[in-house]
Amino acid sequence: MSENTLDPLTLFKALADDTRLHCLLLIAAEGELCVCELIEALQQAQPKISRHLGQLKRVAVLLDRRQGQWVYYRLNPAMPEWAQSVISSTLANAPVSYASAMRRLQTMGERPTRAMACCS
Amino acid sequence: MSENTLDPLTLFKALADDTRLHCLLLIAAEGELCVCELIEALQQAQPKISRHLGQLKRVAVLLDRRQGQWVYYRLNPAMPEWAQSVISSTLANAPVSYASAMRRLQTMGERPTRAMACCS
DNA sequence: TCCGAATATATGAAAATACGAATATGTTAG
DNA sequence: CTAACATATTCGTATTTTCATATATTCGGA
Repeated sequence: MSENTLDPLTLFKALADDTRLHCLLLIAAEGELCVCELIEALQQAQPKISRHLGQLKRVAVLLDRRQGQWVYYRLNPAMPEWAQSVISSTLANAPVSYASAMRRLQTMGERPTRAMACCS
Repeated sequence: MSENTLDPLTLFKALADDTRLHCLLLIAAEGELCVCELIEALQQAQPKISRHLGQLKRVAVLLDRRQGQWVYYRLNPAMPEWAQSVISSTLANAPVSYASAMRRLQTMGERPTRAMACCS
């Protein structure tokens, strides 16, 4: 169906939306986040977050795993090296705007307990 | 009017179009190209190329200079380091598709003579 | 020197297209 | 059944393309 290798245009299109970019950078910074954490951090409606995560997953930038009621998203480690490098260069300079989302995330009460896959 | 610093979203939006991405990568690879060379390399209509170059210039990813009848575009050396790094990471892996544009460029007859500014 | 043709590039405006938002409805786990 | 998340539909808006035309520069004469 979809092609194998992530090409630059597909990646840039995926990053060319505010919600997706925020999600991706937060996930890149945190390692793994569930939808409800992103909702809280970005203060956006659930269907909106979900739809954008779906797009990132569809182009294989993100992977997800379900644990109980939560679905956690993380970077796809199989992404080509240049793409990982694009993301980390961006993250290294993520402007101040992301700080507030980070802060909301960190001060978020009762974040789901991050059990590992083996302990579900 | 427009803000100072190139932010990630603006850069990714600028790169999220096939024509713009091709132009940018070719320019990054060659150092400097004029509109007519890009037209030939990408086999696209002149107004289309010109419009997209205009966008890249507007967000300060490219700079232009006129020399005689030609207008040459080059990367803006004042771009933030992370952005340059994004571009070079991408260029380092520019897929095969760009090769054909390169080839057309290199076999293009009578490319404008690249005189330096000082010798005009 | 002044004029007009030729070449290179830019731009205004309308049409085509893609994209995102909102809302409602589906689905899965517990 | 409920909480957490996903997807479908519809609709309005932004982006892209195209066409026609405008501007800039060079060059060849009268």
